[in-house]
Amino acid sequence: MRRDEALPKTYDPASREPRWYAWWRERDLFRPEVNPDGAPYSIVIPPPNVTGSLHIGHALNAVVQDQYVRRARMQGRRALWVYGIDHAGIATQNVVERELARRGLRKEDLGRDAFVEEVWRWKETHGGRIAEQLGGLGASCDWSRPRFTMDPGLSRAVRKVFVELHRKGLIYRGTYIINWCPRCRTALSDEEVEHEETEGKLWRIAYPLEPDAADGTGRDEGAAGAGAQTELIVATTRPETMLGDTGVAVNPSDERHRHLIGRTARLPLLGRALPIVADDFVDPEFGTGVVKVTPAHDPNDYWIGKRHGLAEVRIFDDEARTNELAGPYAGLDRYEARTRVVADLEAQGLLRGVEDHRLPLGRCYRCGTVVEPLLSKQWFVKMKPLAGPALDAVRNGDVRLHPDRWVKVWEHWLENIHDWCISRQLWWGHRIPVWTCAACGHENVSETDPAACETCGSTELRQDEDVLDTWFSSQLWPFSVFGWPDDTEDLRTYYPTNLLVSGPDILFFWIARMVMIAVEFTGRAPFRDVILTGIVRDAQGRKMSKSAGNTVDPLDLIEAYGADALRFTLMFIAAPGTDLALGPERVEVGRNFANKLWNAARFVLGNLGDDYVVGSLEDLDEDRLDLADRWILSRLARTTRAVDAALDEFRPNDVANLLFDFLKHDYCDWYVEWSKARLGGAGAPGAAVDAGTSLQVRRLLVEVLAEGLKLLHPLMPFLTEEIWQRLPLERRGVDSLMTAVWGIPKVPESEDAVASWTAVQGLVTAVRDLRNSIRLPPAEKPRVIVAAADGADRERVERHRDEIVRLARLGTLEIRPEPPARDGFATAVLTGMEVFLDRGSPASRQDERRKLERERERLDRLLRDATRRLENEEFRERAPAEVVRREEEKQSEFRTLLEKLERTLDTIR
RNA sequence: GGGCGACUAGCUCAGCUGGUCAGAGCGCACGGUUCACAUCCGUGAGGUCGUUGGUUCGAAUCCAUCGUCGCCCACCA
Repeated sequence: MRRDEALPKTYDPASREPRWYAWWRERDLFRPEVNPDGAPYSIVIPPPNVTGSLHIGHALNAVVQDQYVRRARMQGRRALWVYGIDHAGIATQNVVERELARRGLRKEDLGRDAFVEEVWRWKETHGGRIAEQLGGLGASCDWSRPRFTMDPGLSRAVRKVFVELHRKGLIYRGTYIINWCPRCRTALSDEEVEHEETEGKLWRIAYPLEPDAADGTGRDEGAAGAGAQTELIVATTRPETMLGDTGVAVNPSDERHRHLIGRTARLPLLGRALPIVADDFVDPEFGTGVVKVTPAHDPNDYWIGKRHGLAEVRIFDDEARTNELAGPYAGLDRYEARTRVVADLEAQGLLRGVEDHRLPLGRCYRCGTVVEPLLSKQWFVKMKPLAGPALDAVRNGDVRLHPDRWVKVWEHWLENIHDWCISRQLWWGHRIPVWTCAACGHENVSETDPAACETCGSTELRQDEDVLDTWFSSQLWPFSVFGWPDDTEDLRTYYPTNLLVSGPDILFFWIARMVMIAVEFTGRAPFRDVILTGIVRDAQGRKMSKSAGNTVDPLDLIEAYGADALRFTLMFIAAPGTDLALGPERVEVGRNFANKLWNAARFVLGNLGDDYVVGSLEDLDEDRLDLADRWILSRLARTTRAVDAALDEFRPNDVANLLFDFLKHDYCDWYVEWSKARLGGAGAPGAAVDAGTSLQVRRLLVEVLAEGLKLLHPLMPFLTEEIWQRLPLERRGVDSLMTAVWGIPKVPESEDAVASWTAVQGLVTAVRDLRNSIRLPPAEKPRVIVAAADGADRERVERHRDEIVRLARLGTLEIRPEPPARDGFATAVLTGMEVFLDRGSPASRQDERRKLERERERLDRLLRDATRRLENEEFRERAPAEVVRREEEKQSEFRTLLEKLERTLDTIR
């Protein structure tokens, strides 16, 4: 039964991957029910935006999650990866609005209900896209439990949480200064504002002082003398906001201005009277030490105003244009207003200087528009009471962040948390469940739409026009997806979840809030471990952005290289929590690795022979194991443990490196090459082996590969399934590699074999090096002499003579206790032996001498280091015995090598 | 203004809790029609592990300082 027929030389993921995905789905292997009796294991996907297309960041997260879910499934656990999407309030509304604009429509033309319907239609047509793309990547989400943050079930959860928080006094409504996006025309939370240092200006403006009316009787103008102060100079970065000034503040300890406290200044241009107040907030060192106070448009000024009872004059409308309160400046864009105000001040001689000044500017995280702080009536969540338990959850280890340096960031944010503005002036989202009674003004807060006012019974109720911040519903995700607030089977089984994988960019938006709200409502942390991935950057390490045009589309990469290649590459170049630089060409590593394995499989399958008998690593004939066999089995066992440890310790990226090393460097580069001589059969190279050994070698080739594929499956699911299905294995009723048993059979391990093998490897490499350094044509098979004083060393080489001859492409190999009479040899000095390659003719020895001299210098340095250390009394006393012993070994080894090298050099001279 | 992270071979980076690594991938150089693979094979080139101090018998690995870069947070107008 030959299985290699029609196997192409190059692996073609494009044709293979979709086929396997469909095959898995047909068998329903993504559902936790494939292991009905296993311990539950669950992950909820960070829900992508409904408008979103799979980007490289999603891909990275998905690969990590898939690795964990797939391993859990192979471990026999009831593994569930919940998939779903987020309604993404502002983002989605913006997208649909843009769509409408293309048809010449505004959302107001449709009206609220029709617009919301329009968005739902968008969701129906586009919302499934990302699921398909995740499928293409190989994600093993359970597609039978899709959730959407606006599902009826999730909506119920949202309302319940809102009502409960309100009842507990943790949700309140009030007029405060908030962040306003004039383009999206909605309030934003602090987290939704991105601060950016920007070049600006600092203007100095003269505000005239009113005559001192308070004690005007005692001192008239004349008495005050010519030096009487008649104006105050304020400094500001936003001159246009002076139209909303209602006071001026100075620091009470500032000698220069103390005497002015309690007096009145006159607002230029508008003429409003401004009380001069004392406030510690004012920094005497900054600007002129005098601050104009605009309570309605600056957070600092707002609090100053509150402390001193200043009026609040809001001069901007919802689009940040000046309103009628701006007097003659009404109806202007805020920047036009600035230009006009500055021009007029200058004309009146009140402008007393302009200087460059850097200042942080807040921008809307959705559209980039400069945010306008303004006074507005909004809903808020009181965060302090919720933050404490979330802090505790991390401190006591209920939630563990990986890497743990995020703990500090977490603590800093939660310790300094501000109340959360949750109302948005949008149409798309969860409408706030508050109904105001037209008759009595009572606010009915209810989980269900009320028919009548709960206090006066009137039926004239109007629901709040606003919707909730998207993140208000997202924060419920880890339990709402399981049916909460109902006590469902899924909730009991899969909550709390095991793992959350996310980018650190939404640590505050989402992760912290999930923990806070979950503890509050379920009494438990929503997940045990959190892996914070890095951000994927371009090959030069720059942030990817559409405007910069340096994005890489995972879909393109999958098409060009295959999903497995992309998955492998992402993990291969990722470090935990560190940004990774990805250019398309880097994915070649993954593709090449996949192709390598494919070809290794072709080789193994092509050499099975008709007499191959399926077996397992559990019934090996130990007497027939040779050095390489013992070595590769030891490496397999070690790699298996290391892979498990990497995942258990939340270093998923290490898996890629471990398996690359094992499968490529160990298995393909050495073990397969080595085995070629031991396959037996007609025309086989190297020594003839008996039938039993031949069979066992083939079995090892098959089984070690199969075990490696198993370990690799969570990372490269398609290729591993493809090959695994073709290999002749004892399947024991297992249909797919997806549900194969994780972990390898017990195999013999030997430290000794690993050490010996390394020596043989060294010998082969040394000979190859010699061949290269004397430019020996590859076809030529030279005579090589290995001289080893120690019988054991000689014996080891002797035992593997044939394989060494083959791998190093030698003609003859002589093994002796003493070096030959040196003439016409290229020489290398190894631990325990010297290698002499007969170069045929005594050609130029210059290169070789230089090489050996350099080697001598190196050895000399190492020997001196070792000696110095050993001669140090304290080292001998304080270093562990193990370390001292090793040092002694090294010393004598270096010494021997040096002696040999000297001898060799003598002969060349 | 605070906090965090980075600075290791030409490039992108690994190196966890100090004494087996000074490493990987790519690139480069040289050589290859070795019958699994040119999406390949072999070999190699040597980087004072950013600066300056310190702790230690011993530091790329700990501490401090300085420098450069990046990120996050931030109510000095």
